[in-house]
Amino acid sequence: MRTIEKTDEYLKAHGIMPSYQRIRVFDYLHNNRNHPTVDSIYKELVGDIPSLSKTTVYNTLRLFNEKGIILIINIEDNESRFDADISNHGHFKCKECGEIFDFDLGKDDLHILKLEEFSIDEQHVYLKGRCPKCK
Amino acid sequence: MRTIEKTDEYLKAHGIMPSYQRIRVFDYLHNNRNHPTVDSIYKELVGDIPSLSKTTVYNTLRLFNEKGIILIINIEDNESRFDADISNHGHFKCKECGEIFDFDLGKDDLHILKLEEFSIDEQHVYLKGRCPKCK
DNA sequence: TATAAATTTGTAATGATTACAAAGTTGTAA
DNA sequence: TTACAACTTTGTAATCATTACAAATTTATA
Ligand SMILES: [Mn+2]
Ligand SMILES: [Mn+2]
Ligand SMILES: [Zn+2]
Ligand SMILES: [Zn+2]
Repeated sequence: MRTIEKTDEYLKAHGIMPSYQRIRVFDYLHNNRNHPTVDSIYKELVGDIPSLSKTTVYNTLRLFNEKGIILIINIEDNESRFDADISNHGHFKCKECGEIFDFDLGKDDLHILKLEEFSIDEQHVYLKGRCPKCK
Repeated sequence: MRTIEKTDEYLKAHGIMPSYQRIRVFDYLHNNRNHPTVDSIYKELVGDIPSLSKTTVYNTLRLFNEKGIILIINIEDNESRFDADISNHGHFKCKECGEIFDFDLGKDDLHILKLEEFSIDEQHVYLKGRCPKCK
């Protein structure tokens, strides 16, 4: 479990003013690596922070993404998911149980010839199917 | 330009009753490889088919996807795009001009070790950045 | 032709996300 | 401390893509 003090420094180091709400949202993402939705983040935190607004969660997550400390996962077309693991990795979603699994990408995968002339900012690899338990 | 007769056969071969609307939607996708949205498909076709309903476009595209003759591209989180090219390829979206480019994936890319035990149905590779023109 | 099945259509509902402005908080300078 | 500006949070309303639904139309079958 990440401590408040550490998160405070981490946010500051990335140009983010560490308000209480922002710290709590980041800690939640840091401690829950199951790629939660806005709704699940909100529902979890509003128990502790009764005044919390869902708009704040949206604003905070957008800010975190702009500052580069979280990834937005759009493996599902009808809702975004969020990830404090900003390493270059892929996501697998099981169509049966809904769980989203991380997997490593080869070191310099996707060094596509045709894209020599393109400048690449983001890379997303999404797979869907059945996980070992559900298969 | 694909002829109506050919599309008619193609749809039948995939268990799809070739109604006039379905043929026109498929032909549009087959002839426009720029990954159009529901709205652009609808706006283009309703000029020719005044009775066309956007619901029909949605229904038709969902059916095509279920039958495996088109891909749904969710590179953008706020709208789906559609592709009659069902070969295994990746998509690059330019953040400047918005254009979506196709690119080849290595033959058996993404043969990830960790995923040996998983059964993979779909694979999506999305990149974002600047295209050569906009860079 | 008559009847059933499939398809299309228009409208209403859904639901995630965004816009917006008021309220609250924090930092700073006098 | 006080005053003011900047920043953050909050609640509500709007947006907008997509889906639900049932009536109307078309097509298939007997
Ligand atoms: Mn992840
Ligand atoms: Mn494509
Ligand atoms: Zn599963
Ligand atoms: Zn461009």
